[in-house]
Amino acid sequence: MTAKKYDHKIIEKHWQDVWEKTGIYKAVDFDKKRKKFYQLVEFPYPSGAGLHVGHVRSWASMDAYSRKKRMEGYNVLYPMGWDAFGLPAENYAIKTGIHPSVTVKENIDNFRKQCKNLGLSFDWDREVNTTDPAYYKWTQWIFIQLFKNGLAYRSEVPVNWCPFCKTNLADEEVMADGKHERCGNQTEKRMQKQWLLRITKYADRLLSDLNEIDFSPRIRIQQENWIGKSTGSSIKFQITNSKLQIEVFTTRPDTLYGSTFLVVSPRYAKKKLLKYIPDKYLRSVTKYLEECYSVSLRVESKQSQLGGHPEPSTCHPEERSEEGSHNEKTGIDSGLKAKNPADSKDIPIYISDYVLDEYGTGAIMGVPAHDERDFAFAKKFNLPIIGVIDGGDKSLEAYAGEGKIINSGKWDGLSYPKDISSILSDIEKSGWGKKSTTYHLHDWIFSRQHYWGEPIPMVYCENCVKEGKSFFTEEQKKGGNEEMKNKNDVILEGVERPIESHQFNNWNPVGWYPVPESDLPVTLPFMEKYQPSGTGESPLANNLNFVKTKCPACGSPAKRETDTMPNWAGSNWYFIRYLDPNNGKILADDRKLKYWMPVDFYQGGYEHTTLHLLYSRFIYKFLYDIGVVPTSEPYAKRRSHGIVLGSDGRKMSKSFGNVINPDTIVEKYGADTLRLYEMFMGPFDQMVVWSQESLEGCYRFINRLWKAFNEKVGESSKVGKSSKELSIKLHQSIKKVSEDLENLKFNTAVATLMELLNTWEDEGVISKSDAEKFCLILAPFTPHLAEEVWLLLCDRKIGTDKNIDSHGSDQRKSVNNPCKSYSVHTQLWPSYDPKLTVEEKITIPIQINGKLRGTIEIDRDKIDDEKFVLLESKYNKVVQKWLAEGKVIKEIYVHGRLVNFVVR
RNA sequence: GCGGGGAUGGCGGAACGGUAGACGCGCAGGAUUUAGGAUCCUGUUUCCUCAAGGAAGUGGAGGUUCAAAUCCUCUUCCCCGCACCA
Repeated sequence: MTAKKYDHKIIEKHWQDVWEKTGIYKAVDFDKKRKKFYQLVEFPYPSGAGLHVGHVRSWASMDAYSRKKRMEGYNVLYPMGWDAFGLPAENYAIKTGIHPSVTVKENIDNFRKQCKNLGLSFDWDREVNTTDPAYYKWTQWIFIQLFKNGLAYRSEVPVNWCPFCKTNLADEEVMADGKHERCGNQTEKRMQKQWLLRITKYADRLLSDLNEIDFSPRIRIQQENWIGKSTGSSIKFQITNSKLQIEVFTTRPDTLYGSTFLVVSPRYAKKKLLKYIPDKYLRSVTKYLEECYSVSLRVESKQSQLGGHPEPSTCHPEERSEEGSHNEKTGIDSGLKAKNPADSKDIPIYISDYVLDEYGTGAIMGVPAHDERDFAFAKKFNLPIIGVIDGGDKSLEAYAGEGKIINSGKWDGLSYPKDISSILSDIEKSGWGKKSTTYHLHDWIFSRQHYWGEPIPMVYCENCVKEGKSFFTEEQKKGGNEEMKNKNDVILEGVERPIESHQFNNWNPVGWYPVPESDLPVTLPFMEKYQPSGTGESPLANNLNFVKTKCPACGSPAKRETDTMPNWAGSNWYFIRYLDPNNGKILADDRKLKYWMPVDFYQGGYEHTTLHLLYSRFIYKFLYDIGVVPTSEPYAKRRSHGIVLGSDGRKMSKSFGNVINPDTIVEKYGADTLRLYEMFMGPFDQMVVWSQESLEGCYRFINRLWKAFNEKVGESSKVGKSSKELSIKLHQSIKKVSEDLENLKFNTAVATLMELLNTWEDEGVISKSDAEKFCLILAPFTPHLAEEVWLLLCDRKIGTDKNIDSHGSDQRKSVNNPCKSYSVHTQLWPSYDPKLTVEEKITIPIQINGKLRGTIEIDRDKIDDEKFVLLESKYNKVVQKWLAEGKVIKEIYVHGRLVNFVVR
C-alpha cells in the first residue's frame, strides 16, 4: 500500500475545526487535579500588515512548550489578545482615511484567523482587546488608583513639537537629526503640563525583587542598569555671602577635599542662580545659557525622553556626534563662590552642560584630580587640581583608582575604597551632608496628545481652582496619601530613599478630580476627524461634547482631561485580565488571581526588556500594595527570543522587499512546516536569518514522516517489533526531546526528531507501540500531522487510503469523537526506559597521547571492567603500531567513554 | 568609555573537559523520469593518497590537563544594551 501524499491543506483545516469544536485547549479555573501552568507570550499590536514570522517563532515555540506541559498533566493557560491602541493605528487611519476602530477590528480578525490557521493552542475564550471599553475601563480604573495614592501627578515636561504640522510628536516620529519624519521640518521642544507616574518610588523594590525572580542574566542586568542605582553622599555647599546652598551628589565623598570648583547644569543655573549672579558676570552667563537653549535637537537620551526631563541638556549637539567630543567641555564662570564644607575654602561655581540636569541634583562638585570629566574641565578653565588619593600622575590624567587618602585633613591615612563607610558617617556627623542614593530611572510621562488611546479619566474644575479645592486633604498634599506612604515605609524600611529631587516639586493637584469609578469607562468618542488639534492639545480637545462635563466635587461645569494614555497602558496589566476577561465588576476575580498568578513563564522579545517589563512590574507591584493582586511580582520567569531577519540578513521591511508573509508559507507548505522550521532555524534566544531552502528541508521531513507512518509501522495483528537499534534511538530521542523542550532548545529537539526518522528509514519497520511514542513526541512540533497520524495508529484499519480519501466528506466532518483516544494532544507525555537509552555495543575511542587512533566495540555489560577494556584496546592494529613507538607510562579509561594511552 | 554576548566547513548551526562538524541547507555523482520538477541512493572540513593511513583544523598568542571549541591569562574583530549617570 502506498500512502497518498500528505495533503496539509485538508488535514490541517480539518483538525483545526475539530480542536475548536472539542475545546481541548481551554484552561480550567480552579482545577484541583492538575497543577496550573500560566504560559504567557507577548500579545501583538495587530498591524495592517498581518502576522510577522517573528510572532510565529515565539508563539509556535511556546505552543510546543505548552503542549508538552499539557501532556505532562499541567492545567495550562496559554492565552492571546490584542494591544490595539497606539500611534501606528492612528497614523494608518490618517493615511487611509478609514477610522482606526474599523481597521483595528479588521486587523484583529485577520490576526485571529492567522493564529487559527497556524493551529496555535490558545484558549480563545479568554481573548482580550485593549481598545474594548470593557477592557480599558480597568486601565482607567488603575490610573485613578494611582492618582488617589499620589503616584500620578502633573508636571511640566518637554514634548516634541513640529511647528509646521502644529502637532506634538512621539519620539519615534522625530528623526535622529531632530526633523519630523513625515514633513522633514525641524522640530522643537516645548514645555507642556503632562501626567506622570511616580515609578521612581518603586525603584528600590523593582531592583531588589529581581533577586526573587528567574530572569535570564541579560534581561536582569539590563533592568538593573536601567534603574541605575548608585549610592554616595549629597553634600551641601554654602554660597558665599548668601543663604543659598547648592547640594551636590557624589559617589566619591572621599574626594571632598579635592573639590576645587562646583558645576551646575544650565537649567539649574537658570532656575536657581540667575538672580544672584554678579552684574559683571551676568552678560556672559546669559549668553552661555542662550547658547544652550537655542539648539533644541533630539539629543537627549532615550530615558530622558521617556522619563521626562524638562529641557535639553546639551548646548552643542553638533559636537556630540563626533567621537571623543565629550572631552571638549564648554562652560562659564558664574562669578559666585561656594564654601567647601570640609576645608572652608571658597571655590568658584561654574555652569556647564556636561552636568546633566536630570541626574542627581543637577549640580556636582568638581574633583579634577580624580574624575576624567572634571579633569578636562579644569584643564580648559585653568582650575587647580588637588590630588587627594595617592596614585597616578595627576598632571596628565585623572586618577580614579584606589589608594591612600592624602591632603584631606582628618581623613589623611584612610584609604579608598576601604574606609568609604567611615567617611560617609563622618560627613553626616560633621553636618556636611548625608548618605544618599540616586537612580537613573525617572518618572514616567503618561500623557499623549493623540486620539487613539485610553482617555485619562480626570476632570479639571476651574471653580475648584478658584476656591483652592483639591481632591486631597491638606495633610495628604503635604505627604502624599498617608496610607500609601506608610505602606512604602514598611517595605522600604532600612532602604535609603531617593534624594529629594527638584523635578518632583511641581505636583499641584488643585482642581483635578478623578472621574467617579461608577462612571467608568470614559469612552473614547467616535470622531470623524482625529487629526492633531493644532494647539498641541489632544484631538479630543476639539470635541466639546466630550470635554464638557460636571465637576465630581462641586458640580460646576468642568473640563475633561483630553490627553490619552501611552500604548504601554493597556499592556501593563493584560495578563491579569486573561484570568477573568468578562468581569464587569472588578479587574479580575480574587480567587482566579490566587489560582493562576504569578505567570509561570513569560516569553517575548528583547525589545521589551526595559520598558514594558519594568512598567508592568511597577503597575503590578502597585496593585499588590493596594490589595488587588496576590503576589508582589507578576512573572516568575522570563526568557526572550531573537528576531527573525530577512534572507538578506536585514530586518524584514517592506522597503527592502524581504518580508515573509506567514500566510503564503502556510498555503504552500502548511502550518506544521512553518512551525517546525521556525523552531529549527537556530537557537531560540539568538537572531536568525530566514532561509527558504531550509524551510523546504522541513517540508521534506514532514512528507517523509507521513510516508513512514503509513508504510513502515508493524501491523498490530502481527505484533511487529522494532529493531533493537530503532528502539534505543526512540528512547534516546524521548529523553533528548523532553530535555530540550524544557530548556527551550527547540532547534536541537527538531534535529533529534529528524535523526529518529533517519534511523527508522534505515532500520525498516517500527512497532505500533513505538510508532505511537514517536507520534507523541512529535505532537508539540507538528500538531496537525501528529493528530492525523494518531488517528491512523489508533486503528490501522481506518488508516487506509479509503479513509484518507474521505477527507472533507460527511463521514469525516462529524469527527467529534473520531477515535477513542482522541486527541493526541490530551495523551500523556511518554516516558523513556533508561535501560533502552544505552546501546548494547558501545564504541569506545582509543587515543594515544590524546590523539584518536582507533575505536573498539565493547558489550554494554563489560564497560565496568576497566582491565578488560584496556586489554581489548591494545588489540587494535593501528593502536598497536602507535604503542610500539615508545613506552606506555599511563593508561586512562574514562568509564564508558574513552581510552587514552600516554606513550613516551 | 562601561556592561553583556559572540567568533566552529560553502551556509544556518551541533558538541556533560573525552571520536569536532549532529541535524538541515547547498554542492557533486548516480538511480528513476520523454523532459523538467519531485523522489531515492552515495559522497561532502582542508591537504597528501586508488586505498589503507597520515597531517592540519573551532578568530590570534600563551597556559592548565593524560585530554581543551569548552577552563585560565592576554589579544583582535563582530553584535547588542547603556553612555558626560558625578
